[in-house]
Amino acid sequence: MRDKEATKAKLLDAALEEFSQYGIAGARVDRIAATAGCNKAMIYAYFGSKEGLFDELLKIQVDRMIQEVPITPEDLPGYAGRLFEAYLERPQLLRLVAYHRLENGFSEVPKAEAEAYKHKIEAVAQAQMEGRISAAFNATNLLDLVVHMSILAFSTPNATRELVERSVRRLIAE
Amino acid sequence: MRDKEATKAKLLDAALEEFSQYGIAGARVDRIAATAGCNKAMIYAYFGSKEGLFDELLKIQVDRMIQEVPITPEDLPGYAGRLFEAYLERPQLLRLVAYHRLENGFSEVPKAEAEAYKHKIEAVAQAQMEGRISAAFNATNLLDLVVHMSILAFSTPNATRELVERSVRRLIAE
DNA sequence: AGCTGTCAACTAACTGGTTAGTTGCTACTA
DNA sequence: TAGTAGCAACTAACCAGTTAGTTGACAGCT
Repeated sequence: MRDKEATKAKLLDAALEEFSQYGIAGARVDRIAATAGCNKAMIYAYFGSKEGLFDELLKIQVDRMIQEVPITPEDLPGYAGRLFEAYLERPQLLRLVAYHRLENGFSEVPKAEAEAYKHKIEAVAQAQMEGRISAAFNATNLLDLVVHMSILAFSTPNATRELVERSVRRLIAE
Repeated sequence: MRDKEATKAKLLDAALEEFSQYGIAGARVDRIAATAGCNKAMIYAYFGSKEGLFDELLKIQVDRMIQEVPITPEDLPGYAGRLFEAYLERPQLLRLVAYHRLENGFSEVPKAEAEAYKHKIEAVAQAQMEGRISAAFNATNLLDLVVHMSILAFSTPNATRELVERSVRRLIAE
């Protein structure tokens, strides 16, 4: 079967496993190709470099997460809980993002992510102005806190969705 | 100057920079030796391996942090704030721990850290039993939450000590 | 005090294996 | 048969770890 898109997809699947397990520096191009069942040269044909593969992978995964877990400004505990659950189901994404943050810092956040985050802050601010949710924190801080709670599993193996939701409920209590 | 301890100290200093910047897989032994201004073979003489060097470095750094920021069960917001501040002053430690978690999972927590954490949970539980602090969460969850809040800077560049303390105050509000 | 044997600290050069990235060729498909 | 997908084989650079040999301080002896 000679199918460009299918090959790219297999490489991206393999890359998700590899990068999330070993990080960018620790990932091995040969292993990715072997897992994908195709040749290493394909990575360079389709993604340019190891870093290019990582970047495209991260973008795809982040975009999917943004789509699958839309924000609900009037139900921030639920949003945090759903995010938390999504990270549990797809533990690779959180690891991917963590490695990316560690190696590139905050400055090089993927554009799509930064854009989506801005819109979320605005949605939260809107809900606050209309008095639908707590204004105890400004919109940026509030969203930062909610997102931070959703990655509680990064800190502790004892994290549960219920704990995350209860925490956010307390954070935004009047 | 032929001084074993001084050489070990220089290597550990260099290793802190290298490992916190590049991670374990990304760190380069030659670079550590060059930064320390001594020979690479000394790393193998004194620490056995690249991983051995990392492990000893992490242990030292964690022990220091445990000593420098003792828990105050009756003032958990303050404890979170002090931890946060300490991480800001020593950003390398948080990165070291993050890399270690990513590469080794929760299972291989350094023994000293696990032991110290147990004692902290007990101290929190004690304070709760004596009615000195909120019992809204069980002691383990509560300490997990407090520690998680102290690493808010890992999530967002907007984090401040005031924000961390205010958040913890809300989490433990009656 | 001067001489010397000993050993820990240190070094330069090397090794064997690994790794990201390349290239020239084959085979499939339209 | 023209163009594209795919691959085996290759390369140059890199990297963790080793080793054979050097240096310097100090203890013990005279």
